[in-house]
Amino acid sequence: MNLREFSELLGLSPTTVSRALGGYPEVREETRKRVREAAALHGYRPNRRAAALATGRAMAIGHVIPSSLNHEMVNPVFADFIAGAGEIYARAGYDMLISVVSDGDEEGAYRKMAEAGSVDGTIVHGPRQEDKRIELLRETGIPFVVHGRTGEGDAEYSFVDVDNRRAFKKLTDHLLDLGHRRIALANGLLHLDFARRRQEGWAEALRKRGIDPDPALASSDEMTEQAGYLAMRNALALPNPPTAMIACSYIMGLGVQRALHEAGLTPGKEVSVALHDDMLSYLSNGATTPTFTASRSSVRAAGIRCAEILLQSIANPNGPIVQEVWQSELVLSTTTGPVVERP
Amino acid sequence: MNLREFSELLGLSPTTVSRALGGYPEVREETRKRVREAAALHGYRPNRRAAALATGRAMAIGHVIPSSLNHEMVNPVFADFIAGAGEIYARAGYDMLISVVSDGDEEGAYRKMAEAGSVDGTIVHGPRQEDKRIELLRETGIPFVVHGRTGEGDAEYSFVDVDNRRAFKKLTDHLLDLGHRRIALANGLLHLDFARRRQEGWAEALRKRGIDPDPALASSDEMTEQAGYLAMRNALALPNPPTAMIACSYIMGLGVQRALHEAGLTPGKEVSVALHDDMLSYLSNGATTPTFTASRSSVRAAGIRCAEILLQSIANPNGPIVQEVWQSELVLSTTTGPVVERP
DNA sequence: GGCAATCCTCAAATCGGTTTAAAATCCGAG
DNA sequence: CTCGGATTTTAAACCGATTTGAGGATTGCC
Repeated sequence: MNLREFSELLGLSPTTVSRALGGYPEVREETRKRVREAAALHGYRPNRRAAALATGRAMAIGHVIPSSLNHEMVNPVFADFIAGAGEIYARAGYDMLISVVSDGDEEGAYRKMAEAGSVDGTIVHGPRQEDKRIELLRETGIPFVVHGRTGEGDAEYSFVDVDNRRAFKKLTDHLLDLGHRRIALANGLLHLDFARRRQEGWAEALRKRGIDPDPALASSDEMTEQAGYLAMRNALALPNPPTAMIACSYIMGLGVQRALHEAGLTPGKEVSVALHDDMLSYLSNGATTPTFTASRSSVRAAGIRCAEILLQSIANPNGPIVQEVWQSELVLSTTTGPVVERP
Repeated sequence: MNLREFSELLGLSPTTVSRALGGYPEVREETRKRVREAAALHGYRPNRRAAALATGRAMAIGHVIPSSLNHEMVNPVFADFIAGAGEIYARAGYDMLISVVSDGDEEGAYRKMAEAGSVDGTIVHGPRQEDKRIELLRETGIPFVVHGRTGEGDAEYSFVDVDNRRAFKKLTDHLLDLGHRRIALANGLLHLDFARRRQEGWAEALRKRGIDPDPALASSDEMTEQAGYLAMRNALALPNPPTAMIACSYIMGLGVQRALHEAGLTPGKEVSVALHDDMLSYLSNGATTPTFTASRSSVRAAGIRCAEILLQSIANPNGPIVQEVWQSELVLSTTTGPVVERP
């Protein structure tokens, strides 16, 4: 059923019906009510495509999520980020358009979205150092918000990020305070900006105590359970193994834990384990007492906030740039403890 | 840049340009080449909204993913399912439209998509017993594929499902063969069809060996780590605790494992642990040797297959219904072992 | 009752493509 | 040189909404 048919059914003109449903004031309340009820009854709903064409607004937000080709893997944080953002979109009547592209084709996907006008704005996920996407999006003029950030302070775009450097400095400091001197890091891939920041936080904390960060203790890989496992196993095989390990995510931490169990070691005893926790909904870090010592920050909340900022800047394109750096909370558990000398 | 401007730039009519880009044969190859090159050069791309309106095809597939309001959680299998499906969509030039709705509003979201014509087809996730969405979608006439299924055999819609009953029967049989008699089950929420099937598989295996399934041993909750933890902890607190636990997902299994460690028990020794593994990309169940004894089936592969079937039935609405029930593979690990009498 | 001021409704233009039907061009044959 | 048929190109209608500017109906006031 299209607008004309529906309006004929009601004995009204298309204009009046459109206005009644659109909430414009040029229509009597009584008429509006009649139209609304008839629409619900007959299941009439304005065609989204036609409305988009007429108004110039697609009423959709684009997300490009990269799928690592080698590992056929999608970062699990997307699920929670999208859950948060999607809630805000839905409330504002926006759809969410998702493009899954293989790692590296992201630029093309953003360009496509922008040129074809299929979205009103986008979120940039997983910014790299010197990320071309940001320049590209700025050229197209399409509003966007970055989850994370890139480069140093001089950014001229809206973003929401965790203070990754500080978070990892805190984790490292905590371990240093417990007497650890050889502290390993199981990091994500270093071309991602947040991974670099985390590594810097780790290195900075060590240097402040006069310890030279040992490159052999800093590994970098996709953030999977298996990668965490391998990082810990390799670390244990070193001539001079670490007494503590910091993992970049809860998932990696699980792998670290597995490697320790396999070696007959207990987290928090022979080797301490700390991690950064994105607070994924299905992986609560213990309800009452936390399972892992962790710095934590909800990626779901970040999704909500990014969506809010984006919708705001779509509504008001000349509004201010919003840049938020969130501090993460440090929670302590039994997986970190005083250093124990091994025989 | 719109079509008219672009075609004027080339000194051609809009029709010719549209045909050249659309690959229609009424255009000389030389002209087509010229148009293609100019489009790439000037970044012209047909407006998606206008094209959708003109052709009547939205070139988008809708997914409605429920977010549990209580737990603010999105099932992590969506990420992998969507990664698989998205790949197929992208290859065929389709977008993926996602609606995150709170549990229970799903029907409305599907209706909205169908009535507003914003998608050409949808995937139904997490079918319930007696699922209204299926009848609704059939009424709208929009093609759809169900991930999972509902009711018994007489279904008249396309679906891809794992043989959940058989999978859980196999897991239970494996534990029975090892001598276990009190086998607990940490299930998902029972209004979900797959959870009921799993429970039936478990019960059936027990009855075949003359054991009456103990309701106290079958728990049911959201499929989170915490739920797995609680299920195991509660089970251990029973007057007559189980010697084995079957978890409904890898994530739940992690919680089970945590409860056991906390109680000073080792999976596969005092208590055996088996689970169903969706083979999420970031949670490989051990690369070389599996971490958990598990029945496994890739949810990513299911996403790919569902997408293929859906696109097929969009291209050919009168094509056959496709119903696939996949068998899962049983992999053995050290988390299951012979029953040990506890003092 | 007449007139102005509101309030509501309408016809028509518009968004940017696709596609049908008609016109223009090209080619070789007669 | 002309004609017929094949090949390209074009003008115009259409998809289904929104929205402008104009006209029609109501109401209030004198």
